[in-house]
Amino acid sequence: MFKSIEEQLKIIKRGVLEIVREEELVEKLKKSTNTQTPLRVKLGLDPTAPDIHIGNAIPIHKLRNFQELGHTAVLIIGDYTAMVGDPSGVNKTRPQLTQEDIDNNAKTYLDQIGKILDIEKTEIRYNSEWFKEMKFTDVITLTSKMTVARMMERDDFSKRYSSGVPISLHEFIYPLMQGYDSIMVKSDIEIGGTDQIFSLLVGRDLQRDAKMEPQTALTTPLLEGIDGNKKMSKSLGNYIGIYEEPKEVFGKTMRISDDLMRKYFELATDMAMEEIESTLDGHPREAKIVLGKAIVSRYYDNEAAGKAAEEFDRIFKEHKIPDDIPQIALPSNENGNHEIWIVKLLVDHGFASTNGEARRLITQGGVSIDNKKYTDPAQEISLQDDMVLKVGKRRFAKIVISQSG
RNA sequence: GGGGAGGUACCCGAGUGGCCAAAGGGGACAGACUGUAAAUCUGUUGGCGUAGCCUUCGGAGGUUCGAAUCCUCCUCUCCCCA
Repeated sequence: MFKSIEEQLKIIKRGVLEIVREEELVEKLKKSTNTQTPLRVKLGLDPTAPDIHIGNAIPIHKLRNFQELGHTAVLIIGDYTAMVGDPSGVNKTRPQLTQEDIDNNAKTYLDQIGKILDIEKTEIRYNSEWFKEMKFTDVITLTSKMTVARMMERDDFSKRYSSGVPISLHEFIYPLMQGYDSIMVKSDIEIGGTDQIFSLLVGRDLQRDAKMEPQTALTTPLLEGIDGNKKMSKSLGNYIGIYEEPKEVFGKTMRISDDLMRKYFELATDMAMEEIESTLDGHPREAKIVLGKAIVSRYYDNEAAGKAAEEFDRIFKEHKIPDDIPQIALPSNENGNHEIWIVKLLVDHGFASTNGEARRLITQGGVSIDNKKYTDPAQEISLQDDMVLKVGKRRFAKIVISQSG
């Protein structure tokens, strides 16, 4: 039923930063094989944003590895922890979400997670299940397990404290909640990003305190965003979402710095390490194309990946327009054209949010129609059917003049 | 509870009566160069059909010809003492 311990370890350890403690993990795997009992592997996700990107997908893929090895994937949707907001790695208090936001996010999460995990075989738990039953006295008992000094050892808190950035009391509760989840689901292993290590270790302490065998903590690295220096995150806008269109995923991948490729290959694709190395030996541009395709096919398929790559070439190498661009429908005048102030055209169709921004784009030479640049923001233009508007380097739209109007 | 320091644009942060739509940096956007690389360089970055006008400096009032700047109250944060 189970693969050998060595084979399992090889798969488990790919792209993993830290295992606390590895000897325990080996023991657990042995015991699991001997008793033919799958291990319970926990991953907690807080539905704080509606999207999953290839950075926060890394631990989900790790969970998938375990699932494929025959272990039990226990996915915790942290609908209660999301209300607290994980203080890990942030330098200010996270905004508290409303129940409605959380519910909506949880819904989209599950859709997206279906791209990675076998949902049928996944044990999905919401932590409101146990937290909403808690009495205040239970909360007191839980919080008594942690000291302020230990909390303040954490880099994120001590930094905030020493630079005078407020820390709210409820943020201290977060790791305890996460640890409590581990007790409730009786996890043998917990996966998390490296910024989660503190909470994962708290889980061990709490389990030990509850006379359980402490979970093995397994951390995955954080992936830098496409800007190349900050952690990939939704709020920084430097992410590649797994739900995004293949061409977007591919295009964004092409924009990452060459230095980041190795890390992206290792963490965001399923390619074998040897294959990755030989690919990286080639021309960086070719390697990046392989990377882009690999990421797309992970969430879609090879066909979509190939198409995305072709389209990319068509736009940026051959300088043609993409084959599938949004349309702008406009009514025609008696000559079959549409007269419009160029600034209004941009603002009305979402290429600029204000007239000022539209003027700026125009003045700076970022706007062209049928390859003709327009640099005068006062310009009145006469649009004809089938014209192509280009804003910046990669935003296009086709003008469609409807005869009816 | 007492004392002190603060809240400035997307973020950080300068500005202590007019020269302030507010320095500088970051980010973002656009252009040049490229491999749509990255790095670099240049420009823009409150709104308005824009040589002008309108609305901004935690909130509400007030002083003044004139307020981000002075006063009052409210609110939030940090530090020290208890």
